[in-house]
Amino acid sequence: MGKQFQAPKGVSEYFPPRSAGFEYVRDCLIAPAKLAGYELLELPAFEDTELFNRGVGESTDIVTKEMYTFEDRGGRSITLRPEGTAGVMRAVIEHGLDRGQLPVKVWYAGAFFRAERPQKGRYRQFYQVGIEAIGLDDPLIDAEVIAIADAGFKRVGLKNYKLMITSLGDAKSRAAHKVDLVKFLKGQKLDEATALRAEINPLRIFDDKREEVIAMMAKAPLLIDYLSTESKTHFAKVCEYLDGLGIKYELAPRLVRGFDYYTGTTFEFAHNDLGAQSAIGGGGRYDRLMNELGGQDLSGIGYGLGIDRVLLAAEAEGILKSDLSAPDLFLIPLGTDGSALKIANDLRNENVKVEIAFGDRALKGAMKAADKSGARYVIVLGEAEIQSGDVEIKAMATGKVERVRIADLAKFFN
RNA sequence: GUGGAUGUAGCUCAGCUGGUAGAGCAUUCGGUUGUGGUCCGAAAUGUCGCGGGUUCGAGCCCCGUCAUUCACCCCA
Repeated sequence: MGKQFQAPKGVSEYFPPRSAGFEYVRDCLIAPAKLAGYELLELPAFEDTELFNRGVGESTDIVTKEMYTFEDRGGRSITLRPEGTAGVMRAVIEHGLDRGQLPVKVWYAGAFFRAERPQKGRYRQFYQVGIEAIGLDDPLIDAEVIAIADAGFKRVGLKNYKLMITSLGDAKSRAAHKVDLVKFLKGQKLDEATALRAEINPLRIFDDKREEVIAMMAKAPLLIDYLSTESKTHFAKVCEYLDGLGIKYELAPRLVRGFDYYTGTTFEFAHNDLGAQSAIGGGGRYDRLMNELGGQDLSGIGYGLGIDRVLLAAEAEGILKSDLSAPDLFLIPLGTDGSALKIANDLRNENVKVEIAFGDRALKGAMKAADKSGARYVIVLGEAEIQSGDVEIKAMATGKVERVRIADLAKFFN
């Protein structure tokens, strides 16, 4: 016996039966984006390290200590993507997607990587669904993006979550606020680590969970009070549209997000049953990002939703159906002439989900397997049936039996 | 990166003050001939995370290590 291999530390992996829930959640989150005309962007899982340094921001924790960075065989510095937006921008710029009609509307889904200490809902490889709408700063798009995220959660069936929203304003707004915030923080007693954080990004202190810090920050100047007239009207419009959609939100002037590129509308969805890692999705507008990455000066807005966490949330709410992978029909062949496979194959071509009992197991065992699979119907296929072309189809839930011609089975299911 | 908790059958766990391991669920077979979900019977499954130490003897004690997990930090 050789070494017992183990998955690398902190990765999330999904195998049956839970993988069915993962797939379901992922598809639910993607569906509303497709319905709104967003198109697939399938991107590499790794990029030039510099893209994230510039895109995500040198001051963020993600860049300073959480990236999987390595040198490839050609001596290039490569990083496993820690988030989706920077890569999307790179692709949009590189392929000139922004040369046509605006906005560019794309969605993506896949694995992302962050070298953090794992805990509940936080993994080193995790999965996100995201969308980006680039090239318009109409508040209507902000509201649409938020509505699409919300529709995904609702489609999954989630109830116990909330939306927090604020505006970080434009450059003018932030500059004015920063002066006062730094002044305020200078007047406070901060421990070394906090002082250091304040220097890198003073907004971060709003995110501290310690009670004494929260109490201290209660008197701190809020960015929302420093918004320029344009920013203020823009944000008011976003809220008005959300009201019109009946989407409930909480104004969260202290909301802070981990990327440097956010400007204007910023939001986060949090679920109540998740423990410390409660954010199930978040996003916002970014005015400077595209330009900073060498593209034209366009604004964009997007979000990332955590599939792993939404799955956890759905499980916590107990809303996942247990028969997500159940077949329509379970075929139990008694002989070995292969006709079961032929029948199954024909039915599958008609979109009927069919499983076969394999192996030389007793009928009782095969029936048990059929039961376990959650199949709605079962057919026992013996010589008599194959000869006559007539089968008994049994509804597992009620035990009722019907006679059907094998040739008519597809019709039975469609 | 920092702190706490935990590592015993596929899963959930029990194992009394140290005497070389059990339960439930799951799995397979059976309870007479081709029909599941309940019930009954039987079988299979473990280098008790790994390495070292103490001891006549360690799943239980000590040290180390790895892993898992929760929280901080940060975020999806």
